[in-house]
Amino acid sequence: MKTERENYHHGDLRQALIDAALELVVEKDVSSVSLREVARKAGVSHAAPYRHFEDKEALLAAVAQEGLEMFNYSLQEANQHITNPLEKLEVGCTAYVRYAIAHPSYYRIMFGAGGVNVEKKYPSLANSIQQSWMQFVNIIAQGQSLGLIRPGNPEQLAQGVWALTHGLAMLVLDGQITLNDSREIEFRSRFTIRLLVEGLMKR
Amino acid sequence: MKTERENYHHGDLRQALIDAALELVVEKDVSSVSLREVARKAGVSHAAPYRHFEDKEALLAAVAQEGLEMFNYSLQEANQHITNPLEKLEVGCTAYVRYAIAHPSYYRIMFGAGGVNVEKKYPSLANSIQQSWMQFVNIIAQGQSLGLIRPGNPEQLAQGVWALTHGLAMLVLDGQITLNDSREIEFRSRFTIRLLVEGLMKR
DNA sequence: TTTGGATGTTTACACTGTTAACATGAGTCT
DNA sequence: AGACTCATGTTAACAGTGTAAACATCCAAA
Repeated sequence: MKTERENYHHGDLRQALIDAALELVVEKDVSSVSLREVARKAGVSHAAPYRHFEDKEALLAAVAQEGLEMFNYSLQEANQHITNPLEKLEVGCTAYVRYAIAHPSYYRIMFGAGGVNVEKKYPSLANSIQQSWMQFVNIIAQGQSLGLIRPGNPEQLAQGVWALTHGLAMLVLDGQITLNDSREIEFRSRFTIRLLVEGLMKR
Repeated sequence: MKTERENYHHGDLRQALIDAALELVVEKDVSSVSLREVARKAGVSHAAPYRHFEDKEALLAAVAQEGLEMFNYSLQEANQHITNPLEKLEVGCTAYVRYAIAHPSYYRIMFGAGGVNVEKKYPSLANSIQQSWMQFVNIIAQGQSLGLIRPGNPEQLAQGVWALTHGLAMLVLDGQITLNDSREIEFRSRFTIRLLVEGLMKR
């Protein structure tokens, strides 16, 4: 997050473009924001972005990167004071859904819907995703070592948690599931996640 | 699915356009298929589609509609011979994931990623989605009346099932979770879904 | 101070979605 | 039959897009 204007022509155009893209993506939505509009908003000609990003996709990937860092931070912060892994899981997942709903555009860019092809082209992005995903794996492993969670490959168990959380977030974002106020978001997320947590528990 | 050429100029252009869009969407992917290309493939001028569809989005919505009918059918067919609701749920969800992986483009268009705004603009689409969603609700209600599934609002419970299944499908489609052969698809889907089913069970 | 290379601009191209003006021909009315 | 209408198709045009090449500028090192 460097904001000092260190270079000559513009200052830090790269970051300015990311910021502009951020604002546009938030106020409109991912699919309808154009590279030229971003350039316009940054007060620069429409071809200037190509000095800093290979692609439109590359710019969006950078946006996703920033979103993911914020995302990872807020997940970590949400459950760091909780000791019980099961509770940690519930709180973490709820925070996950809350974030997705609070920042739908970010979330969409971060997880595929923005047309950013993570797999091969943006390994650092894949890395950040893996980082948030590993939080769940770790909590599960911890729960297992405490005898609270059933034995088994923690990654496979965590995939269930991730799938549920991601699915819930997406369905809400796409309007398939309606959660009105923040109280309902909290309650219903928690309720849904607890269903899976009970399936994860050791009998 | 009418294929008779009943009208004059082209025959049944509307359906021909849907078919052309289908093929293109399958061989490339949703976001990179243009209306003009669809028209080209149907052997017609690039403005012709506007006599049958208000929008590019409307054409995609029609494609989604056909995909959903196929989808609903294959879900229904997968578990109709099973009596135990818990088993029905597992088999249905597995079929769900299997379909999504077998027809990724269809699935993406059907559930938001194609940029089709279901909510207000395409109520018949929303209706078809609700139809597949209601299959889960019914199975849950049935399981409750047999004392196999915990009491509670069946729609809320079904949302959990849907979220898990949709999330799993999406993560696989986006390459975040890798399932190689069809055996692995079957096993891992089943495994993941069973976690939730066990959470749903009555103690 | 000269020069080179990073940064920004202009121009151009092929493509897109969409609309308006025009053409055509199937079915209907007299 | 012939004239007419209207749904269907085509052509032309417009604004907007992503991207590349040629040109301009101007900091920083030699």
